[in-house]
Amino acid sequence: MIKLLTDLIDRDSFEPAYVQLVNIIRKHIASGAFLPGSKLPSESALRKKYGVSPMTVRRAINILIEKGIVDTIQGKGTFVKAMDLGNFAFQLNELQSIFSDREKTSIKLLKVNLAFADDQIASKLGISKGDRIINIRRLISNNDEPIILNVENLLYDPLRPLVESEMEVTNLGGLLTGNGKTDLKKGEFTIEAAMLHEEESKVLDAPPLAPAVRLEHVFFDFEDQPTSWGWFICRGDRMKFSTKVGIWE
Amino acid sequence: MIKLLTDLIDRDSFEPAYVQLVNIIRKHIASGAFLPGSKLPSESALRKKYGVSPMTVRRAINILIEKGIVDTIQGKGTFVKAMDLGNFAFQLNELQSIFSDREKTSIKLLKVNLAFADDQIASKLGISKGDRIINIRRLISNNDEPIILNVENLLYDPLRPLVESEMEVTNLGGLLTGNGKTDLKKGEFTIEAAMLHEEESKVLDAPPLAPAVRLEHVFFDFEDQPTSWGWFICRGDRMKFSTKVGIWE
DNA sequence: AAGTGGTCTAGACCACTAT
DNA sequence: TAGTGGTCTAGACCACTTT
Repeated sequence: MIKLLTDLIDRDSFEPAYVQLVNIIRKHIASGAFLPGSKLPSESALRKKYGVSPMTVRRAINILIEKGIVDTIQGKGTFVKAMDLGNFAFQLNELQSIFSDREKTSIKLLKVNLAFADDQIASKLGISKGDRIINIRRLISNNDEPIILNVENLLYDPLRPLVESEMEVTNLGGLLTGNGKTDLKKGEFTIEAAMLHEEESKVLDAPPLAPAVRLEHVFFDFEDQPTSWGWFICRGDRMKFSTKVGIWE
Repeated sequence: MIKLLTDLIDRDSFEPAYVQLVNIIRKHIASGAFLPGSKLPSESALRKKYGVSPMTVRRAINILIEKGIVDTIQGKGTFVKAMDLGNFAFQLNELQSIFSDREKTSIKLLKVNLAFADDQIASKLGISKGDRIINIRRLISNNDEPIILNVENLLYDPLRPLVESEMEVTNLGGLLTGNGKTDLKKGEFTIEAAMLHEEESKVLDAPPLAPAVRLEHVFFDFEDQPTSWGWFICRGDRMKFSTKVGIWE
């Protein structure tokens, strides 16, 4: 059974025509009117049907492609895709949602140390063993319950001493984007399952060897020099990531 | 110091003009010519500079916005963004890269059971306790090393019996997209840290209580009826996710 | 040859921000 | 008023697939 695309573009709407067109097509796919594998009406058909220009149709279809909902084959047509892994991603933004109330999230500075780089730190930061670094430990709590331990090793630059405001970040975003500094160009994150060490479990008030999530990070400045290496370790029962694939609505 | 955007659009290139423009601007931002917070040349300036139409400039800038590299404020201009969490996502595609050689990945069917739904399964699949379901266990190995255990509970539909081909999926993608079936509309995934149970550790040939990654999934058909609930459990030392943020290249 | 996706133009019009 | 982002048009031209 093939349903027709009956909705029309509302020219007076605050929504641009291309957005309306995306939603109309999405809705029809979601309803099962166009099953995976089937062909959408051609662009010129859509153009006539909705009274819009080629560029507007094209833009709508480009958005559907980016969303992983359809695929196009030049000369053949536009086809509905089956649900797939393409758009299958865990947003780290979801992490913040574990904090029931963002106002009740606090970040406590446990320790700030001027130290010397060991082999591992030197390798991660691209410096020599024995070079000076700053080691920071922070504890992130929610409702006075400790949740995440953060360890960070910063390049020590005598010309640009750490100001207090950079250490006392009060929100997670700030921590993860590199302490609110805007001179960072890029970063790399790795997430893996781990167990809490003895020491970590004490700080986090959890049983030792409990499942944990470890999120490692390296930040680079605009000279592509690594300036910060560290990790967040979190009780596994407090951190889950969820994601949806396919057509939700 | 403000560098000029010196590159030109190559009209004979196989790359569309808008892609070239995206890369030119990206390159300049990456080089530090435009630092976070600074304003890009206006769209009309870019139009004149590169001899392209307004739509082409617009399209390039839209792409930079989607990539999280710039932000626009109507009436003011286009500004370089600081690295942020926006585009911070772990692609599950990365999962497949743990398999050094995709050809050496095998999926073995351990068990297929016709069973009755318990409370939990009934609730997940939106059916009643005692309704019939199919329980499947699969073992995913790489180079003969067991890596992932998969448990899946399928709605039993006497009108659509499971065909063998649906059970014997030979690639990870097939498993994760719902056994190659194209009548699935959407799915939901949750990932969390866990520990291997006694039974799981035996199957996976790993010490019990070892760190593990648990990936739970539910799939829905076009009637929004859940048809499959299950999970993948994997040795933590075999599964890591990596992602990059900011401007790499 | 006819139909499909895909890029691009040159201008129009609007909304917002600065001055 | 002048400059900015933002949408949209009506057609041109190209590449590819089907008949």
